[in-house]
Amino acid sequence: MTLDDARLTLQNSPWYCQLPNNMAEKLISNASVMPFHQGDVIHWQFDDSCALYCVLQGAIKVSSCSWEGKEAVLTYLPPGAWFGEIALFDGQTRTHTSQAHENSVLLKVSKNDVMQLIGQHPAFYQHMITLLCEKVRLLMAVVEESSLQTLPVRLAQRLMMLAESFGVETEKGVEIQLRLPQEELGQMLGISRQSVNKLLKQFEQNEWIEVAYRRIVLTRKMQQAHQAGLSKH
Amino acid sequence: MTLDDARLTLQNSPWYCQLPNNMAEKLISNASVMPFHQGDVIHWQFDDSCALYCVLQGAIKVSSCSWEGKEAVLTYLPPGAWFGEIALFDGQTRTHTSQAHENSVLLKVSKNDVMQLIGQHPAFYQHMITLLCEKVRLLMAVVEESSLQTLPVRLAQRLMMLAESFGVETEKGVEIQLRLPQEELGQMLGISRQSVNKLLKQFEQNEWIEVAYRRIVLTRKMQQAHQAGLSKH
DNA sequence: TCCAAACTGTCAAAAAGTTTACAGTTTAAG
DNA sequence: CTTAAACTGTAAACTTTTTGACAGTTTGGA
Repeated sequence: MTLDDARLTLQNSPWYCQLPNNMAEKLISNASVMPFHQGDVIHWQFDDSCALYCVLQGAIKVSSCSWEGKEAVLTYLPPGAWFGEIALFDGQTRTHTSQAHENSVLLKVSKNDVMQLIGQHPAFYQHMITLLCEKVRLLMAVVEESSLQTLPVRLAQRLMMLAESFGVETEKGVEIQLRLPQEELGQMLGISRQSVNKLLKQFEQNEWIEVAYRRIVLTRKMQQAHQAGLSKH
Repeated sequence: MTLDDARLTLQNSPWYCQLPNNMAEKLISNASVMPFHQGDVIHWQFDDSCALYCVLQGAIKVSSCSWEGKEAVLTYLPPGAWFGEIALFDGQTRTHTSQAHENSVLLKVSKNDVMQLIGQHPAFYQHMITLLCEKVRLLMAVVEESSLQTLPVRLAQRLMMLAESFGVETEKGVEIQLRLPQEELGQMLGISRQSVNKLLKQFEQNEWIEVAYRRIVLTRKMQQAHQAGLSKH
């Protein structure tokens, strides 16, 4: 994949598209396109930071580990998502490990390039703030959900979120095109695989979803239920 | 309380103290000092935003409600803490309700003043980003904890956090000087009051804490245990 | 100084979630 | 085409947490 291919892909990144042309071009002019194989680690939690990234292809798993070795998955980033800006700006180490969840391609912008762009166009700060605000709101939603909602609701909301990122329309509904074993769904919610399995079975009986090996399709019924509020099941 | 009193209090705000003198002065030159009574709401979740605040005295409770009326407390802000910057920058509505948890005094900086300051000193962006990054890291820590740690650990960590903000040294240890009913501790962790009560009793038996009506003292033993890692209990 | 409101302590029953265990299914890779 | 690795399905025993219930304690005003 070349930088020109990247330019095309970036047309699907809402944040990138909102940048004024001169900044957008400047931001990526020195960037490098980096392919990763499934399972490759882009950086570990607590690594020193050196770059801002954008997902061009594939999916990036963002996770962290407890001291005892238990893993928590924060999210999966789809093409068009930018990440790495926090450590870049506060000078501290990376908050999470990020890993290629399938064969993926990233765009890497060095800290230097970002700082130069800011030097020339202080207005670029405003755009970085937009990016940060999005993250804050997302995290707040997760925190709120996890203390206010029941498990079935939380799982349903997560599936909807994943569908936003990785969903593709099919005859049956929206298919989440992402390797999504029940174990990892559990790691997103902090619950056991068996609990996920039981809940998915319930959803399936309600005809909210159709489950296939490693993949899930959200039916139209699910989307309607989501609109109407998911209090009962 | 006058603006000059505020200037004094602000010397305890780490973020404010890091501002260059000219920006610091400019930021608050047009600000207003606003007293609130216990229980007064500063703004509701989903309100339109219009200002950045700093706590000068008292404590501000930051919370949100589920559709069913269940309340979740995100945090209590101590003197020196700034808040309200997210809605200010992304133009969306408030993420949480904030309420005076006791009689409190706030410093209110209008959106206009912030924007003017930025216009004159684009470098001020950098400082706002610092503030945002702190919030992101804090939220990430909460999310991670809630899916990786057991309840006793999560409660202990929260108590340590509250001690950072509201702790005062006494002969027995650090007293959290904040109205802190078990119900509200539960609302911070998304668990029931009874569970909090049981855990606090256990901590008390371990001599990690001493519980009084609405108040908690963390013993030195607790602080040592915290240093050593809280895996066992 | 007394009362109502707010808060704590405790318990038993019920619900929810975890763990352990194992058999079956699907997939990718040689 | 075969096989190992990854994943799903399920169930019983167990632990944790919630719920509902009620008695007791502390506090802050009238």
